[in-house]
Amino acid sequence: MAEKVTIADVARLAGVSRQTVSNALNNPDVVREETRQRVYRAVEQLGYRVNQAARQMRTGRSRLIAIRIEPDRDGINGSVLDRFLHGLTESAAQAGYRVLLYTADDDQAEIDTFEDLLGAYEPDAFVLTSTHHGDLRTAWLQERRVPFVTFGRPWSSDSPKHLWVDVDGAAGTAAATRHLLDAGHRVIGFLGWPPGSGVGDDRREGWARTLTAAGVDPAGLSRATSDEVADGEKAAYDLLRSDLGVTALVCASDSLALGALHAARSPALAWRPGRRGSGGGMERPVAVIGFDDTPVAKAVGLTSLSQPLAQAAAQCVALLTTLLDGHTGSGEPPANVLLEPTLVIRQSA
Amino acid sequence: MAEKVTIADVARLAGVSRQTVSNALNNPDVVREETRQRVYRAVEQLGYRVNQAARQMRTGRSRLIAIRIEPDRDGINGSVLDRFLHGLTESAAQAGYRVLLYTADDDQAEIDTFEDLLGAYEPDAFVLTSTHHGDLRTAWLQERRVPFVTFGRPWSSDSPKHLWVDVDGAAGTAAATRHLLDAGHRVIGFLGWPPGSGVGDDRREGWARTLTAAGVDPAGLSRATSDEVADGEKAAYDLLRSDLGVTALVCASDSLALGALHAARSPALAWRPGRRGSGGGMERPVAVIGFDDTPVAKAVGLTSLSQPLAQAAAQCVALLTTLLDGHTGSGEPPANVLLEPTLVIRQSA
DNA sequence: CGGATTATTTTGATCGATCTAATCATGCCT
DNA sequence: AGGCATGATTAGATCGATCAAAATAATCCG
Repeated sequence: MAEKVTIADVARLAGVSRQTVSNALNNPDVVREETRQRVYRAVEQLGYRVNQAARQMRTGRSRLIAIRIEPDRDGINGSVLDRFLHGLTESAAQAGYRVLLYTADDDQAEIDTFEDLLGAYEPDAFVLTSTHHGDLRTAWLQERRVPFVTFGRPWSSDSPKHLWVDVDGAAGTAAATRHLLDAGHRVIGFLGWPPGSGVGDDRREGWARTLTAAGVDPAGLSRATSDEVADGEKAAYDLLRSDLGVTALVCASDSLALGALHAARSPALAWRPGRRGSGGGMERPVAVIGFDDTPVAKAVGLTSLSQPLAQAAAQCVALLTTLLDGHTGSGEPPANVLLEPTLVIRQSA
Repeated sequence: MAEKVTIADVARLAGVSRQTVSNALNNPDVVREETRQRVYRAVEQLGYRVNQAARQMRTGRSRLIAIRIEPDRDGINGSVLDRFLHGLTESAAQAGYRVLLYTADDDQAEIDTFEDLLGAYEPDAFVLTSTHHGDLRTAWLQERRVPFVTFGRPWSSDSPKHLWVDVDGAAGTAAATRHLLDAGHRVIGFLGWPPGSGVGDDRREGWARTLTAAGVDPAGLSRATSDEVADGEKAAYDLLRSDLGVTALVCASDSLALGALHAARSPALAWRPGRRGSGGGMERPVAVIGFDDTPVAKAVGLTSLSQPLAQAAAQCVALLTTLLDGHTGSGEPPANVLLEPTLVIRQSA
C-alpha cells in the first residue's frame, strides 16, 4: 500500500501544530491567511488526505451513503435503478460522499441490514428505492432519527412525512396520451398493473385524466396484469380484438409495451379495420408507448417515457446534504422534488 | 440515531475486560469456553456490533471492496456489469465485506480515484472490470501493492501477473457454433468487433475454431463493426446477401445479434434460397445467436450465451478473501478462474 | 509440595483525526 | 502604561477498537 501521510506529517512540514492543520482544512477562517497558505502547500506537497476512519471516530460522520442494489427482477426494467445508482454515485462524490451498497430480499431483511450497517459502518444516510404501500422501512429509520431520502413517494397516506424525490408518472402518461391524441388517435387504451401499487395507479391516472379531458371515456379501455412481456401481450391482444376500436396503447412499463407490440403484430388482428374507417385498406399499425425508456425500448424502436434519473439522483444528494451538512438556521427546509419524465419518440408511436 | 453500544458496555455486562471481549470475538480459542459464552450472551443482549472505523484505525483493514460503476454505454449490454455488481455485493456481504462505489471516465481518472479512496476510506481491495489492452490501472495498483482482482483477463501479453476471473468467451461461441452445426447449419457467419479487443477476438476465435473443426473454412464468413444495433444490421445484411449461403450467425453481443435479426427479417432477402437446396420453398429463417443474455435477448426471443455473473462475482470475492484474510502458509496460492457461459436457447436459433 | 509451564485475563498504549480549553500575540482604549 | 477583548495557535483528552506485554490463574510433574 501507499505510505501513509497523517495530519502530523503535514503539521511538521508546515511548522505548525496538528490542530492548526485541522483548522486550516475544516475551519479556514479561523487561521491566519499566511499560515493557511503554508499548510495548503504542505498538504499539496505530501499528498495528504484526511483519513475518514479517524475523522469518523471523532465526528461521528462517515461520509457514506448507503443504498440497496436490487436483483434485476424481470430484467427489462432492472436498468432503471442501475442508472439511478450511477447518477447517485457521481453526485455523491461531488458532494464529498461515497456510496455503499447492500442487498436485502424484503423490508425486514433490509431493516436488519440497517441495524448492521449503522452499528458497523455508520453511514450518514440511506437512500431508499421502491417505496410501496405499507413500507416498514421509513418508520424504522424515522424512529431512530436516521437521515434518509426515498426515491419514490410515500404511497400510504398514513406514512410519516419524510424527504423524497420522485418522477411524476401521471404527467408522463398524460404527455404520452396527449401525443397520441395529437397524432389523431381517439380510442387509446392503457396497459398497467393491478390497482394497489402506487406507481401503477399514478401512471394510469395520467392517462385516464387526459383521455377524459379530450372527451373520451376511459372506462373499459384499461387492462391490468403482472409486469411480464407475455402477460402484456395477452392483455393487449384482449383489448385490441374487442369492438372498442382501440388504435393506440399507453403502457405502464416497457415490458408491457413490448408485449403490446407483439400483440399488435399478431396476424390474427390483421383483418381489423384501421381507426380511420374512411380510407380503404389504409391501416395504420397500433401505436404503442412504453415507460422507462429501457435499452429494450431503444433496441426495438419503442416510443417510451424517459425518467430523468441522473437528475433525480442529484436531487436526492442535494436533499441529503442540506439535511446533513445542514446550513442550519437560514434557508427554508428542504422540499420534496417531483420531476417530469420526457417522451422519447421512436417508430412505435 | 441508535444508542451506541461499545465494547466497553459489553465488557461491563459480561464482567470482563474490553480485551477479553475483543478476544472472544476475534480470537475465540484463546478465551475460556465459559467466559466466551458469557461474552456472547452480553453481545446478543446489547446488540453489540463492532465499529469498523475504530477497528480500521488499529488494524488498517476497512472491510471495504471498491468497484467502479460505469455509465451504461450503449445501453443493451450495460446490464451485464450491473448483474455482476449485484452478485458482488451479495458475496462480499457473506464474506464480511461491503462494496463501495466510485465512477471514473477513463484509466487516469480512475487512478486518481484510487489515490483518493486509498487515502480516505482505505478500501482493502479493488475489483476492476473492463480490462483492456494497455490497461494502466493494474500496474499502478501492483506498484503500490494494493490487493485487487480483475473481472476480465489481462489481455496484453506484457501486462504483469495478477488475479483474475473471467468467462471463457471462446468456449461460449464454440458452444453456439456447435449448436448450430447440430441443427444442420453449415455455413455459419460471425458478427463481431474490429480486431484488437481481447474480448472480441476471443469470441471470434471460438467460432472459427469450431467451424474449422467441422470442415468449414471460416474465411470470409466474419464481419466486424462497432457495437451498435444499426451497424450490426448493416454488417449482417452485407453478409447474408453475399453468395456464400450463410444460414446462421453467431454474434459477439446481443446488440449485434439484434441487428442481425432485423437484417434477417429484411424483405430484400426473402428471395434468397434456404440452405436446404433440396426442399421446395421450405425455407428456414436465418438463425441468430447473441452474447450476454441481456434483457433484450429475453424480450425478443434471441438465443444467447449467458455469463455466470453471480458465480464470477463470488469467485472474485473468494480470491480476494484468500488474499486478504490470507490463510497464509497452508494451501496453494489462489489461481485464476475461467468460467463457461451457457447457451440459453430461444426462438432465434 | 513448589517451581516451571501453560492458559486466561487485564492494563496501558496506540491508530489519526477533532473537540475543548488553555496559552500566547496583538491591537485598542482610557 | 495597563487592562481587556479579540485573534491565532497549541496542548491534552477523546472517539472505539486492537496490539503488546504484564499480571494472574490453572495445570503439570518429579
